Amino acid sequence: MRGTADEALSGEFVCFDIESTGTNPQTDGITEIAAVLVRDGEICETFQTYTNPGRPIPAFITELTGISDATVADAVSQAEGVARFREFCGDRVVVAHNAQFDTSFIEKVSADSGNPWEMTSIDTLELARTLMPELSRHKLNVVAEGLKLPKFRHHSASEDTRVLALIFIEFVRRMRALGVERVSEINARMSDLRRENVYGGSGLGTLPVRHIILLAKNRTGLVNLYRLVSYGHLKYMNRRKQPVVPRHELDKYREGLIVGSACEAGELFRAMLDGKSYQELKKIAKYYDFLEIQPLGNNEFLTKSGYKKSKTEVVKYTHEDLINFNRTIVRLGDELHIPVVATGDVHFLDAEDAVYRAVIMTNEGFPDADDQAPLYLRTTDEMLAEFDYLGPKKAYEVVVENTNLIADQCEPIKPFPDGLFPPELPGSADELRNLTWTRAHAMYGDELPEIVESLVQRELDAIIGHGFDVMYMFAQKLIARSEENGYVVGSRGSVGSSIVAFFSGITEVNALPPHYRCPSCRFSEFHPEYDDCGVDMEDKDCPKCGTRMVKDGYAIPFATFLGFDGDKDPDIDLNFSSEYQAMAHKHTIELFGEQNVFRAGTISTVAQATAYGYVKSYEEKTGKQFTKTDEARLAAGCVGVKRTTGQHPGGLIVVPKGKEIYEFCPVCHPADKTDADTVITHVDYHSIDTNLLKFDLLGKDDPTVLRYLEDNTGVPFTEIPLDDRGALDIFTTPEPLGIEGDEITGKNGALGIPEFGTGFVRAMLDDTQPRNVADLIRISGISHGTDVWLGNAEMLIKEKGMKLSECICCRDDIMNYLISVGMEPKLAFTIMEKVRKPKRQPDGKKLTAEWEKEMLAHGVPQWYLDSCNLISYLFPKAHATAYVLMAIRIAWYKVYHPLAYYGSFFSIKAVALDGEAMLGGDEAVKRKLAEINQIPSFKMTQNDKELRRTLEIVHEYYLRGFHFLPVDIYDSEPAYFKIYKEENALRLPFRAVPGLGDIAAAEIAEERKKEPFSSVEEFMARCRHCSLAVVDALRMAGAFGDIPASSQFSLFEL
DNA sequence: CAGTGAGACGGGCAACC
DNA sequence: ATAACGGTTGCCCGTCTCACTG
Repeated sequence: MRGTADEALSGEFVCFDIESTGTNPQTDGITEIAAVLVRDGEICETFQTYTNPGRPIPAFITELTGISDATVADAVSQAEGVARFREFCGDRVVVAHNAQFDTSFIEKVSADSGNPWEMTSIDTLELARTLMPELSRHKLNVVAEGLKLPKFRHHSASEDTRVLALIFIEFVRRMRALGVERVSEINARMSDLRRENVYGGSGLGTLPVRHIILLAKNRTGLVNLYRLVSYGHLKYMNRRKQPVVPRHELDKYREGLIVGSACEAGELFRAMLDGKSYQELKKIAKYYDFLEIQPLGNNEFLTKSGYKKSKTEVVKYTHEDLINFNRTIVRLGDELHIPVVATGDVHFLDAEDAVYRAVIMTNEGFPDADDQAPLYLRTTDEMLAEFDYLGPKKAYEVVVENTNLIADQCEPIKPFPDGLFPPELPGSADELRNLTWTRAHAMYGDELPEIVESLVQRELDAIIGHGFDVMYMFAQKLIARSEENGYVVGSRGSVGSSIVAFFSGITEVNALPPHYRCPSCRFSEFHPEYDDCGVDMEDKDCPKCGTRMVKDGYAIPFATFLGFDGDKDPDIDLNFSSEYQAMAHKHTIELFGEQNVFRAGTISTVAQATAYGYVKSYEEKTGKQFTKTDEARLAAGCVGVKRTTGQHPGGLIVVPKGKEIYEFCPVCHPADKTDADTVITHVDYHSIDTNLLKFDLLGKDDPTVLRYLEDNTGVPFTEIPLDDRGALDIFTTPEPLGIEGDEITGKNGALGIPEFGTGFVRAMLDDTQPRNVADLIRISGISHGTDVWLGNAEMLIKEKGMKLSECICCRDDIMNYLISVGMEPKLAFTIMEKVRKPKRQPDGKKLTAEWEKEMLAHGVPQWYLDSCNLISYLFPKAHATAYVLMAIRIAWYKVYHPLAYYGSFFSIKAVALDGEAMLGGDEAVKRKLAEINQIPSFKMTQNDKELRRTLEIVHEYYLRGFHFLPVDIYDSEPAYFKIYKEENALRLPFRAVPGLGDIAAAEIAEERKKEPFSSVEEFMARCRHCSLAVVDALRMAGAFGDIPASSQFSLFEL
């Protein structure tokens, strides 16, 4: 509804409709007004008049409404017609379909004739959209049909009005069933209902909310506070997206909390503003443990913009009033023996910080943000001065004595508990042992080689001894489930350093030293002297049974994962297919319970560039001009301010059975999904990462790509030989692809190979010319590090002629090397850990003077020390290895199954597609690339870069003799490219059409399954999410084939 | 075609492993 | 052209389009 009048739904209403010469109230006129009076669910009186609009009626309007110039020639003027209509209406609330249209005409005519009329109206169109969500359209006749009302002649004002009245009567019945009794309640309830329709939940509506101060005086209070904050977000979010705590919940969980009466937005202060009696104030004040009074400046706005007492009444108070409010609170405190405390409602530290708040709030759309209340932290003296009107004794009491009184009630507590609380999976230790030994024997024989036996034993002892068996078994179950569903899981992080992880199926990286093993008789032969990876060894047949042996082993130390004493806090990160990630999260909830699993939350803040943008737009909006220095200062003041809360990319926090999340932190929903079932921790998870176990179940394209490649080639990736010459060669030459490198494709064939395809890494490939898997692992290590290559390893190789294998490539290299020169293993481990993390010594170095001395004493050369000191971040070898395995496989498909490879890339990796350029052939692609490359790099957007990457690969695709088929309504997939092997072509998906997104694409796919499209017209009618522009683009691309523009049948039916 | 609310789309940005 | 870790998820916001009235 709109307007200020109110009425019970059981009362009288006027339903009306106008006909006009057009849709513009400024230039068009009214030709007919019809209305009926509704009382007690019955139509009782009717009204109708033609009016002369004073301008010709367009022919198509006459066609539509049946009203011609002749009809209105002798009719009354618009002003007269409206006046009569007003007489019919009286003070009643009016009802119309798309009410704003009709009221805008009536109000315009009223205003023009000097009798302004502010109508209060109810819109049945809006009601229909909310009450009948099952209808996709809500025109008057469609709604009438939906309600099974008799047929009528649409666009006749009288008939429309009568039908409108019947619709309204039904809607009143429905609204009253939903608890709406008055017109003024409609909007709130309907808005709640819309949320329920969308989300299936409901909040608190528009109940009045008041501020309150809750202090935790002990752990019980803290847990209750976390619980109340969580309930506010999860159960009681109101329509304004405010988390609200109902009083009954506060009563229930008040133990351990100290409750303060808060600021002018608190219950007590508002009661004074609303003019409640002293007796009532007393009743309210009794609820609180302390009453608050605040500096007058905090409430100064009450004297300027005033207090909105009701919809129509704004009260402006005086300075004296503000003093009296505080005096009243002091008197209440005295009489009720409740301490009165002077508080500051502090929003920023220093008075001059107000400007930062002004900048930020201006950017959030507050027009009066420049007028900041002085909500800074005052000194005791300043506070005493603020309250001197209470007299020195009282001022001292409220400022000093009572604040301490409250503070003294609080025990020292920490925001988060101490200690780790890991979850349990019953029987996980035994299960892990069995699984590991069984798989070890299955691969290495009944009698295990000593090296395997002892390593497994040592690892199991460390893992189970520290209770990490739960992590292992959890990961194992999740991965097994994903694989059952056809998606491999990529190992990530250092978990591949664990041979137990290998045997239990968590990683495919085999950390053992290089070795051969016979897949048929399980004979094995270890070559620890060969410190590179086993895959690079010569092929060899089994000396026992003659079978070609498997080459394996990447020689990765377990300590990288768990430390030497199994005391490092390990972390299992897994790369699930992005298509499967949500399922993995669901499975986690199944394993540990809904009340125990939460998505880790993130706090998103204002970063440098955005802060600068804020300052610029603040200058623009306020007309102020700052110097460069001041701009920088203001921007710096905005950096780090919280913007929103969100979901961690994949981290799940698990609370053990028997514990509640509220013992650790509050929880909430992501900011944009207030009613969704995603529940996130309300604190950045780093605050509790030492308390609760977190599993990172991340999304990654590689598993999706492998699935696509397997599905489309029939070759399981597990059968790809990792030492395939062709696949390995594309890291140094484009030759295996059957093309010569040009300016765009470059000197190697690694374009589009995951983790190897950027300019930086490809240049590294050209510089180092890797020949085997070991080299690729080294490059993967270097390329994922920070400050490991340029000015470091690169310089050592180019200027000192060193070999890649001599440089520091992975963090494991450091530990292995330092142990090999005779240093103590634990120290070697410590130094590795220090070098691999970004944190530096105060002098900017990574190594302490002591460590350097020790290293030099063991004959470590100076260049090695320098290299360590330069490194900012270093990758683990296990992670580098896992990524190289993926890269080689994808490279293999790129060489031997190119069409499938390109299909996978364009389908899954390419975010930005340019269907037009792609269809236009190589020349169009090169033109577009040249166009993008014209853009100076500082101006190049993320999207430009994405598109460039895709087009470079499209160019390579053309060089290899392939082309694209245009989008086709029946044949295109929503997002994936379809392979046409005989034609050397890929079919563009709907996604390649700009403006055609996921929802529209899914709709087309759904509709075409039902029955063919007889015409483009029919297509548009059935696929409502396709805009005109999209249909046009589809037509231009030839996507409709020989489907006619419009069908004869539908023409007749019209 | 005026005006308005809602939803889809796509780009930009931040957090994170 | 420089220097460069690569790649992922998710939230916000501006823009576009549609629905609906005659």
